[in-house]
Amino acid sequence: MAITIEERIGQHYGGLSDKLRVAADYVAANPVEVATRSLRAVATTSGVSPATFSRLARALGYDDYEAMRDDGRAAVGRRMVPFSQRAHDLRTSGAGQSGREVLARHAAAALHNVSFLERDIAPGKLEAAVDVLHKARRVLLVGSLGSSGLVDYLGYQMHWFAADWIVAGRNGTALAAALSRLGPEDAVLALSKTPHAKRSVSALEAAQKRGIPTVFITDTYSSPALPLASHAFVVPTEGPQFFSSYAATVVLLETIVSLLLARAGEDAEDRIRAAEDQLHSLGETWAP
Amino acid sequence: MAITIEERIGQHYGGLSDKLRVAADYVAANPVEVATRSLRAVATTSGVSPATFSRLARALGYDDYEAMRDDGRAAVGRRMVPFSQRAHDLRTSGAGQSGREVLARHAAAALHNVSFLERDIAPGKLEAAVDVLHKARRVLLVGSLGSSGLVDYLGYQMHWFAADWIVAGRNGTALAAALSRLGPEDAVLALSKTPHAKRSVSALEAAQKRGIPTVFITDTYSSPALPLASHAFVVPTEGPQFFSSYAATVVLLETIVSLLLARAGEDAEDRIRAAEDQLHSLGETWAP
DNA sequence: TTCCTTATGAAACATCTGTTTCAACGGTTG
DNA sequence: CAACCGTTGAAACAGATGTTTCATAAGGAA
Repeated sequence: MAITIEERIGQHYGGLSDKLRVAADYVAANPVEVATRSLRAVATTSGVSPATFSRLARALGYDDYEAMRDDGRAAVGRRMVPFSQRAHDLRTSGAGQSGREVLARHAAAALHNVSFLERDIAPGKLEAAVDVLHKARRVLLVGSLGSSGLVDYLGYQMHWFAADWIVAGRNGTALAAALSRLGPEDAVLALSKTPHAKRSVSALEAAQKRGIPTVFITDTYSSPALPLASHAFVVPTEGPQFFSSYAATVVLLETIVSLLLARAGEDAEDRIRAAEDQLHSLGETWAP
Repeated sequence: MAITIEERIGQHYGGLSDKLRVAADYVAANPVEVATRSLRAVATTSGVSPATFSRLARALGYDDYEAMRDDGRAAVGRRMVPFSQRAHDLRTSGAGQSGREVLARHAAAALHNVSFLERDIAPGKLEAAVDVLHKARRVLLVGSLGSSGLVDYLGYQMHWFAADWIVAGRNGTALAAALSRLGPEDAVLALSKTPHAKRSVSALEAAQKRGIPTVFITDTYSSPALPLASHAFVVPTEGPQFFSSYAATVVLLETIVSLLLARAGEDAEDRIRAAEDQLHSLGETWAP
C-alpha cells in the first residue's frame, strides 16, 4: 500500500527536531518543488541547510533523499490527470467501487454543490439573515435526525463569542420549553434535510406564531417549512451517496459564523484566543 | 506570455533531425518525466543519447535544458492546483466584508480543501481504513470540542445500517468505560482538530495499548496522536475563517459511509428505506 | 572518386548533487 | 563545575549531471 510523503511526515512529526520540522513543513507545503527541483535548490529557497533535508529523508524512514523524491514523483504523476476529468469519467463510466473512485465522486459532488451554493444565494440575503441572528438576544438552534450533529457544531463555534446560542438537540422535550421562553427580540435557526423531522417544522410554526424571527436552512424547495421562515436558504445536497451530502451546508454555516464574528467586533478574536488559552490551561487541549 | 513545451515542439518539429524527433516525441509524451527526472535518466529510458536531449532544448529555442525543464515544472504546477489559484486570489485579495464576498471566500477555501483531500489520499488507504471499520464488531466514535457535532453526524448516518456504532460525545466520563469494553475485534474512530482535545489523544493511546484498531482524522501533521493511529488521515482545513473549516472533513466522512454502505450488502439500502418508513409511520417525519 | 556538410554518440569536462564528516553550540545531567 | 548528549551547518567527498568536444559515419555535390 502506497504511503505519501505527507503521511510519513505525519507519522514521524512528533519525533523530529526543530530544523527537521521546518524542513518537513516545507516539504508538506511544496511537494512539487521537492519532486522537481534538486535538494540543494529546495534547501536554498526554504532556508534550511542541505544536510538537514538529507537527514529528513532518513528520519521519515526513506533509504535516501531520492527515495523520498520518488514518492513525490508518484504523487505528481497522479495529480497530472486533472481532477475534473477524472470526476467526469467516473460519473459517466458508471460505478467504480474503489476507495479513490468513491472519494472522487463525493468530492466532485461536493464541489458541484458548493459552487451552486455560492452562485445561487442572492446578494443581501445572507446579510439579512445574519442581521437577525446578530441582533437577537438569544438564538435557539433546532435540528433533528441528521441535522442534529451539524447544529451542534454550529452551536459550538458560536459559543466562543456569543453566549446566548442554545442548542435544542435531538432530544425533543426541551424544545417546547425553550421556544416558550423566546420572543420577537430572539431568533430561531433551524436546519432540516430530507427526511424532514416534524419537530423542526413545528418549531418553525410555533416561532412564526410567536413572532420570533427564523432562519431556515434546508435541501428542498418543497420543504413544508419554507414559507414559514423569515429567512430561508435552500442548499444543494445532491451526491452519489444514498444520504444527502452536508458539505455545502457546512460551508454556509461556517460563512454565517464568519459574518457574525465580523460583527461581533474587533476584539472578538482576542476573546476567543483568551478562551482557548483558558481551555488549554485547564489541561483540556494539547498544544503543538 | 507562456509557451508550453508541446507548442514549441509543434513549431519546430519540421526542422528537427531524426533523433531529435524521437527525443521530442518522448518529451511530448512524458512531460512529467522531463520535469522530475534528470536528463540522463530520461535519455536512458527513452533510448536516446544525453547529448541529443541537450541539443533538443536548444533546437526548441531554449537557452538550456534546464530552461525547458522549467517550462515542464510550471505546467505540472499549474495542472496540479486547478482551484487553488482562484481560492488564493479570493483569500489574499483583501477583505471584502459583504455576505457574498465572505461566502465566496469560504466556498473557494472549501473547494481548495476538497480538491486537496481528493488528491492527497493514497490509493488503498481508504479501503484499509474502511475494512477495519467494516470488520469491527463495535465501533466507538470519539470527538470533542468542535469535532463532537461531526462525530454525532457520522454516528447518525451509520446507525441506519450498522447497529454497533457508539458515539462517545463531548461528555468524557462515558469514554473510559466504553473503551474498557472494547477489544482487538472492535475499532475506534476519532476526529480531532486544532485545538486538539487531550481526551481524544488519550483515547487513541488507550486504544493502541489495548490493541484496538484505530482510524484517526485530523487537520495537522503535527498532531500528537498521528503516530498512535493504525489508519490516519490528514484533512486540509485552511480557510478564511478564524476557525478551521470542516467541509472537506464532511466529504471524507460521507465517503467512508458510502464505502461502508457498499460493503454492507445489496439490501442495506432497502433496510434503510424500511427504517425511514417506520420513522415516518411513527409521525416523526414529514413526507413531501 | 574526393570534398564538404550534417548528424550522431562516446568521452572529457566543469559543475552540481546528495551524503558524510567534523567542529561548534546549547541544553541537560552528574 | 565538567561531562555528555543531541542538533546543526560548513566543508569535504564521491558520484552524477548537463554540456561540449571530437571522431566517425552517412550522405550529397563536384
